[in-house]
Amino acid sequence: MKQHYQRIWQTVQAIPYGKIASYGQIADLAGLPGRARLVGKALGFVPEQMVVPWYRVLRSNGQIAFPSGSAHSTLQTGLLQEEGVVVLNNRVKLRDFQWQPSLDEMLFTLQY
DNA sequence: CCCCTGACTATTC
DNA sequence: TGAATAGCCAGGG
Repeated sequence: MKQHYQRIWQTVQAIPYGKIASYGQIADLAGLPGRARLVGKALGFVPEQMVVPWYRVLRSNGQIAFPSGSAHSTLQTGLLQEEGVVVLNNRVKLRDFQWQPSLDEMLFTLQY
């Protein structure tokens, strides 16, 4: 379990600047297929010192997981837009911004 | 063991 | 697009 969190944080760190990934996508890359919800949970427990771009993780349809207008959603939107990611109505166009990991990027996430 | 709660998803209409 | 619906799975009571 805690080992899983480590893998998840590490995988999220592999998302490139200006790109986004879905919870399920991160779960798959972290070797935890079917555990998208666990990814969300892990992101809620990121250690303070560790820098993890949690805001680059969205739902499978491109929506921000937090309710539109909430403080979290607003913060996430701001951080994404700083990186050039366009956010409209609490949602991002996956076709334009979803991360498509190359083979070596995927292999990298396999490191323990 | 049962029940409930999520930073979730795929499917269907 | 949006909304309802069924699964899903780790954690905690």
